[in-house]
Amino acid sequence: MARRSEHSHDELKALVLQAAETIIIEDGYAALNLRTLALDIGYTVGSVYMVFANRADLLMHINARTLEALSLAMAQPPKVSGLAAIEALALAYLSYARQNFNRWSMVFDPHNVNKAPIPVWYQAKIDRLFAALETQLALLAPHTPPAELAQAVWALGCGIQGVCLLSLKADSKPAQLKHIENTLKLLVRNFMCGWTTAT
Amino acid sequence: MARRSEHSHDELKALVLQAAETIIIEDGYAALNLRTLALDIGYTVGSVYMVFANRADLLMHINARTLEALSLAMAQPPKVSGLAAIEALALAYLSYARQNFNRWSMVFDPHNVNKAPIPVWYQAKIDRLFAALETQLALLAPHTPPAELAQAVWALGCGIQGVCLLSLKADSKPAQLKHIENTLKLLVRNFMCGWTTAT
DNA sequence: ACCTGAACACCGTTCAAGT
DNA sequence: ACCTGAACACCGTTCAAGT
Repeated sequence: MARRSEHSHDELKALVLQAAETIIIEDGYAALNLRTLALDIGYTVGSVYMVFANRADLLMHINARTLEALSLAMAQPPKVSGLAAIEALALAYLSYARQNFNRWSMVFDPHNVNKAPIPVWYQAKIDRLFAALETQLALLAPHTPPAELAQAVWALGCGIQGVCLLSLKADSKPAQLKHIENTLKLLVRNFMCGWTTAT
Repeated sequence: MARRSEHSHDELKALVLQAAETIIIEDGYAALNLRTLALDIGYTVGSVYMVFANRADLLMHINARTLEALSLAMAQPPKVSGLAAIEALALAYLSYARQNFNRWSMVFDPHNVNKAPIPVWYQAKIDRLFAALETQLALLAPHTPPAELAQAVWALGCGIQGVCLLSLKADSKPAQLKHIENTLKLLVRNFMCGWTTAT
């Protein structure tokens, strides 16, 4: 057997990643089957293990790309400033989450816990997720100590994540979108009102 | 084969539920194996299907009990009032989540989507989850229209859920607990400050 | 060195066959 | 009617054997 090497190690890795992403986007990661995945790109199961340690490793790399895309979606230069800029970031987060629910929701899936320790390069991407939020909060309260700022960003960021997840899980129909957006804005506005008052 | 009926239908159901819960609490729902589960209670796999439609159905019933326990954990009569009472509810939520992470985190697991429509009795338990929060918010702003109140409760409740999930997933070591509690209080305090100002 | 194909261990679900 | 045990279809992972 053993077909001629038509792809380099990195090319094969990219092929697997791309094919896996497509399956996950369409049917969720529970539908990701390594046999079918390999067939999709013209290889067999064993080859997947040449480029990824196992299924969990592959999923983590998918998550890394999602975190990247999510950060990028919030990194667009804001057309507004102050509170409006932060609301815009939250809405951008929701927008990405809604349009990419399957790949987005698996990032913080509690079930999806790799037994292996989280690599630093992956942790860095998580840490950067709310970077745009941090920039905007810092603009509103320039003299906040870094630790305090980071805590506020984390609290607000997690809050946004919570509203998006539970709301989209409950009902992701387009008709409900306006209501979810309003809920999200309510969270942001109230939080920011309190925070700017305190600092 | 066919052993004598030692348990009624409802008794068997309770046995399965109890055994499943124990496994999930200890090792998470990914570790829930129907064969092992059945052996634990002295039956075989087939018998599980006499009392539950399938694995997803069983998990939903576990979730129902978790939602019940979670509601109860927040239903304790508050020793304080106003903002402090709402902070106490958030901390009670965190406390339950931390001490029952495996069974708690699977309730809103996005992966855990049953293809079957959610039964009304189950949806009712979700709707009741933030009931204690609603009571306290209503006390603070008695003249808020019901729809507006419900939206604020949902926004804050989801926010609390988000902070708990992401923080506990990141680091659930006891040393971090104080910091998570502070983050949670920050979210609640800021939100409430904004909300009581607006209403 | 790269890749296959088969094997292994495991799992959810079904159901004919027992009592 | 209740329950078993085996079968079915499926899956992640490994690895000897091919080129």
